[in-house]
Amino acid sequence: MERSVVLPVSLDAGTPLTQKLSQCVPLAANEIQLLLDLQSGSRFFRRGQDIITEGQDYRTLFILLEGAAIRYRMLRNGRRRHVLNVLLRGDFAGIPDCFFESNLYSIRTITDSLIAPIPLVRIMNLFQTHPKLAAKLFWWFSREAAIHAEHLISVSRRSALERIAHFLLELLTRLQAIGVDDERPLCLPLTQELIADALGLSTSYVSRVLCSLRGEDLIQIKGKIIVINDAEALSAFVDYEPNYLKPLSMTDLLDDARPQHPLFG
Amino acid sequence: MERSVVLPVSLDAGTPLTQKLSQCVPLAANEIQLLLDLQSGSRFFRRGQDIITEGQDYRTLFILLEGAAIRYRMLRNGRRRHVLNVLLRGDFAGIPDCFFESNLYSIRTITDSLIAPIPLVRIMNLFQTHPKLAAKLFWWFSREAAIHAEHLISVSRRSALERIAHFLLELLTRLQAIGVDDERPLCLPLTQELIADALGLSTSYVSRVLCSLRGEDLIQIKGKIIVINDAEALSAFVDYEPNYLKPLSMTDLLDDARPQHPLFG
DNA sequence: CGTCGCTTTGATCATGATCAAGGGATGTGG
DNA sequence: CCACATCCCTTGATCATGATCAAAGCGACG
Repeated sequence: MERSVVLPVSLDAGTPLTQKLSQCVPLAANEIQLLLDLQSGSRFFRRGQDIITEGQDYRTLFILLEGAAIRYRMLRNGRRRHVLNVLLRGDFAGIPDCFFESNLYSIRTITDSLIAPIPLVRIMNLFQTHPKLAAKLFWWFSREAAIHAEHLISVSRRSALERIAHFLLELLTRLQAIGVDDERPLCLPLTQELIADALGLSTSYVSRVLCSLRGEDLIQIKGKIIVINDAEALSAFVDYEPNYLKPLSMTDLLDDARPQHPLFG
Repeated sequence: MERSVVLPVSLDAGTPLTQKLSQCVPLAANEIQLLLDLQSGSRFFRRGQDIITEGQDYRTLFILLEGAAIRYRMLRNGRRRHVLNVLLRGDFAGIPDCFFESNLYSIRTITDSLIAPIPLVRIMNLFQTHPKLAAKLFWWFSREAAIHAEHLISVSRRSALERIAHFLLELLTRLQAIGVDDERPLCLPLTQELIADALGLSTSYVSRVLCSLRGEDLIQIKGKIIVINDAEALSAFVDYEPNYLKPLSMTDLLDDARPQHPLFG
């Protein structure tokens, strides 16, 4: 039986990539066209396929047009993998993975997915041809670094229960941000093994914690669906703050009326 | 008593910032001048001072010209802080920290340091005025994301002993990369508390593990100094691979002769 | 109906946390 | 030059979070 997060959200969704960026970064019309040009050549992948396997050497990054995927690393000594990231519709993958001699991580679909490759060269060329757009991508990838940092804090200093709640709440926030419409319901097949591998836990312990969360009436597990009963309550319970998912818009960042640092002249 | 990592390395060091980037990214002469211009207005900080406190709202990033510092987050409920990062001479700080309504992390010197602020606006303006340089910075910050990812894997899936060894080996690699000269010896005052806070461990357990590493003759702790006796042996012992610290150069990245992904036409 | 993939549950174990006390080095003021 | 304080490391005893191993349950699907 699979566990899924399903949300009662309904938004009108544009093209995934452009929609994602335009959440915080106002895109000009020609920029949107540009991104549409870049993402040509998309391909369908069945659930459970590896798009990239660590150790391969391709200078390509990917945009997830539809579906969901994970970025992960296998560990030696028969240890479990670690799942770095859950990729949702509209997410990029491949930076900084493909900046190394061979890819550091693998990427695997967890639902049937539609994926578009972009040769890295094209992205790098944007710096010459469309600096504004490049700046927006820079901004975007910096946000990813913030998410990683937050996960690091979670794994190193929070209890299993807190980690799991944070994980679910982060997914909730992100799913709400991309929205659903009737044609594209958001159904994430989250196995407990996946959650365990993302949070550095064992699968049986994830099961126990989920059961106890259910016992506290904070979540429900109905068949294939995990429902967060009261996100506010759960957030308060585990001290969740989603600020790290909400960077400032580019315009705010470029506002040089912001106070300068007092320790410097 | 403080523990330090001291290395028998001797390189000729240029300006920290330019030296750092030029390790992998060939810099043009005018680019070097540009970076020198940006980093004007440096200031001296005594050891143990906070440069940035989380919650503040400044659009400023910093370059560590001399010394060492940490990036950290305090946690609620009387829990320990988490140290995200050790910053060495030549490192940047502030991205993506200052991309949010208020700073997500604090930065504190751990030695006397020389620090130069750069208003974020100036960096973002580079995208318009000096796209090549902007691309190099993009590359640089992507490397940081890779380092975070690797730490995430460490904390979630490796034993305390492995984590500590990885931590020391990573510092060794990074210190070797920036080198020392006689005027600027590399002496990191690493308290065991700091190591604990970077790795999600307790201080007493760090002490125990360091003692056991010493017992195995893998490291020595002589007064203020931690010496790694045989980095090769230690690396093999804990399965350390520093690839994630060595991204490809920009020229390699832009080499479009690389094979394209086989799953796409 | 049987298999497969995933979850649940139990029993036991171990890694590492916590708490507490002591020690060694360094610095500081009298 | 000594007394004291501070900061950090060490060590011991106990505890707990979460791992491991094993077995059973339960849908879903062919």
